[in-house]
Amino acid sequence: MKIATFNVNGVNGRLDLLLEWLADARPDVVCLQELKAPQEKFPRKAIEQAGYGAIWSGQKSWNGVAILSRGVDPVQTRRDLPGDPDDLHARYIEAAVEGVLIACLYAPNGNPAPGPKFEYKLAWYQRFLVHAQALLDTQAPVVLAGDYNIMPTDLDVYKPERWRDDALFRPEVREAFERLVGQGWTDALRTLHPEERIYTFWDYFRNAYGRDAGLRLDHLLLSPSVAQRLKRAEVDRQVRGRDHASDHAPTWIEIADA
DNA sequence: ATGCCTATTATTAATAGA
Repeated sequence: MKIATFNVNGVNGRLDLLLEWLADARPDVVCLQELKAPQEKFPRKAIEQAGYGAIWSGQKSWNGVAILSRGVDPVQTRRDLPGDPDDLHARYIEAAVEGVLIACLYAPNGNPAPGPKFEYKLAWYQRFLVHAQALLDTQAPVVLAGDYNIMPTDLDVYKPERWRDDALFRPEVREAFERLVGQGWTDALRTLHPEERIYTFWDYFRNAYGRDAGLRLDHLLLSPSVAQRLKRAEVDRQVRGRDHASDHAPTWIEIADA
């Protein structure tokens, strides 16, 4: 079973690229972030014609998340991160697919830090930690996949000194990630590639992709029973090199059958 | 320290991203 996460940076603006990648990579499950489309503008028909069932949470202008699954419809279990009824950002959706619970997340960016946006990011992660623990407590097979907007360690940043005070790399957010892993989740890419520089994002400025000036922001965290089944974890970085690409690359794992 | 680029939304500029 191949499970991917992809911050598509506009699901309609980059629909052709998404469809090409789906045909090419043939993932069984895909978590999409930054749809940048309201609920009614999600390209449901094109996704269906590509062979995928889908659920999504859209929002005008920003955010937006979706879960696609090949040949079947995802069975939605949640479409909000619990803990704050006033948080209206479309940043979380959750579904059961083929016996695995899939959580698709798009964590807040948090810049500029310090400030209200950074406070929102920290509060969002507090809620996410509570919910992640609840998911672990069910002992179900769970994958937390998405754009975490956190580089967990220096190895995940092309030039760590430049990013120390950034909302994606400050100690507070790296500690949130550490606490998450400390609950018992497995960071799939880092576990299979402990020493390697792996990036999932290259910004549009300064020819970042050409210089390989990247960041590792997109993560798949696995509950213990899924971690035991982990076979591969990779980044489709060539997708970032395409014309009109998203600034993120698809990131995926393959797990053995249960 | 800032712009660099790209997208969306609303009307050629503002905002957000990371």
